[in-house]
Amino acid sequence: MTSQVQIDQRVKSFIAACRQHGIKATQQRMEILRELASTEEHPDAETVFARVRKRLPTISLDTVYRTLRTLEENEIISRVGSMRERARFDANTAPHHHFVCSDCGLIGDFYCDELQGFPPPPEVADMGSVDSVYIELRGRCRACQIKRDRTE
Amino acid sequence: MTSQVQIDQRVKSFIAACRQHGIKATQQRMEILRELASTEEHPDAETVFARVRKRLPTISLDTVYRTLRTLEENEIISRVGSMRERARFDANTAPHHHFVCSDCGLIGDFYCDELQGFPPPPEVADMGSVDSVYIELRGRCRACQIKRDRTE
DNA sequence: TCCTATTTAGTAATAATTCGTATTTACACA
DNA sequence: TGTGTAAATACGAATTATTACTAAATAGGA
Repeated sequence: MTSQVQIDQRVKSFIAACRQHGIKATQQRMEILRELASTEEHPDAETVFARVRKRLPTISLDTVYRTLRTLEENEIISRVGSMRERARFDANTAPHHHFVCSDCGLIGDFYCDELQGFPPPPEVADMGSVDSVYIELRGRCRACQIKRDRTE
Repeated sequence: MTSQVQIDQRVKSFIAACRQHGIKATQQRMEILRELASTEEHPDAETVFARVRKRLPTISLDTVYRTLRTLEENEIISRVGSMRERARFDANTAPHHHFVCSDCGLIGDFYCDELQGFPPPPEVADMGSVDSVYIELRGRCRACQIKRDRTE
């Protein structure tokens, strides 16, 4: 993901993807993607803006935000973490994980010993020490499944 | 977690915990905890505010936010999801997971087939259908570990 | 070349969360 | 059972990330 060839390849396939999705492969979009594809540090919007600006001095922060969303919607990039609009809280102190409905936001607890005691893979040990595991299963709750079926 | 006795028990042990941590067991804090302990729906701050207000009409939204943070810091409740201040983006399209440093915010990718193909436990099937698994290992990165060791 | 989606710029709106400060309260101790 | 004091609260105002609006300019791509 770091070699120049790979990055160029990534941008090239992005252009193809644009054709497919019927969106334009603008300079701005290509440079934003290039920037993200060139780094492993999972930058935020401001950081992307600052860096892309070096090459496209007139780009606006607005465009960066808009583009990041467009790329995300087209599943060309992804967002790290939940980033729900509002924080949600939980008084359940037992070790557990969550099921989250991406339609209505329902959050359910579930328990799973295998996951609970899961040993971090060795490559993680190189990064640092782990002190907790956060797991979220994402999908559609029963009610929202039904709602969807009815609409179609 | 739903019976009145259990909730009362929870509030009582909260009062004890306050003594331990040297923080005050105020009406507001107790009612906020009681509210959270009474539900499984993982409410947000506004929702907690609206409900607690029925019993403590003068409580402020500010207090709810402040208290939720305090409870979280003292590990009496937890927050669902990452809720980083800013959104972070990732152009890595291969299936992978993240290691996150809670000190500096570093995010690293890692790969793990066992986790990748992990079958959702049956209790989750009752809630709905799963279409993705989000996993975050949280801890301290190498650099931050060293920084900590030096400070102590 | 031309049509249209997209960008820019610059301001303003939102919306969640936090801060400043005067006031009140829990609770340790007398 | 009072009381002094640090901790906590209420309330409005401030912050911060993100999105929206506009009109005018630009540039994909057929």
